[in-house]
Amino acid sequence: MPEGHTLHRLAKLHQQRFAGGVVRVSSPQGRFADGAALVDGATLTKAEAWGKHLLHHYDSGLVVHVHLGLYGTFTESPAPLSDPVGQVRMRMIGAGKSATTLYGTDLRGPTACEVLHGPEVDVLTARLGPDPLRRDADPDRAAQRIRRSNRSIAALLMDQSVVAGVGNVYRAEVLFRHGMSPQRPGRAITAGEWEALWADLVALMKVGVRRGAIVVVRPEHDRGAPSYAAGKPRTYVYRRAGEPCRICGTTVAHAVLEGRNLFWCPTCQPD
DNA sequence: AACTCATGCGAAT
DNA sequence: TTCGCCTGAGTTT
Repeated sequence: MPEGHTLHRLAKLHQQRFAGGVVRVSSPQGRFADGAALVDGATLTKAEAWGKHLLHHYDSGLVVHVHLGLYGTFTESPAPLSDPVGQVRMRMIGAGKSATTLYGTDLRGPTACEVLHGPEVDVLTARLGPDPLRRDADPDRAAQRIRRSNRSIAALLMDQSVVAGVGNVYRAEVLFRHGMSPQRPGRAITAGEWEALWADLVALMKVGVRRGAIVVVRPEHDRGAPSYAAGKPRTYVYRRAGEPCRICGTTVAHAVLEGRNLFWCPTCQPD
């Protein structure tokens, strides 16, 4: 679901499906009708992700900006598409460069779906920290912010202007994997610790893009967890409050920090 | 079938 | 600080 890996996966998919060809864009729901009209019939030149933001670049210079928020979602199917089901904010249909197979995708429930001009895109990307999934990311930019801050590392990792693309699951899981207390102040984190956290985020989120799911638990830690329902994602601590830590058996702790659920193992991640 | 909660963020108050 | 988004997975009835 929508942390950075989801958006990068969607960007790749849309690049494959639609880039290099004319795209028909509409808004069956109507809330994006004006924006859709601006780009309908233009050629999609590039689809890319910046953190949790998805950008569709058109040859006209206009850019469609999508943010899925908590429950926005894309579905896709080969054309011809059936009539829209539910509240479809944006529907795209195109065949890309090869112009062979016509595909369509429907967007529902996004927080943002809007047309931006070049300068507005610059404003957007300028307020985002380095994204572990982008080649142009500079982790030192994040290090500067973190090592000068009194805020907790848990809060800093969720701040998109510090690191772009990390959400609540990757935050909880990467801190666990490094035995780091979520309460640790940014300024108490050493250069080496940040380097290791960043490297792990890059590796984990790349796996996330490839697999289309957040996969963070090492196989040797994934035995004997009878309390788990079949479909529940495997995590060390995320959404496991009250259950035993996979490493030490201590009850996983939970708190609400800045309005978001926070999970950690008090033993493996001591203050 | 109905209900609850959520991996996020911007707008409204 | 609270609300809206109005989907989807998991849980309860």
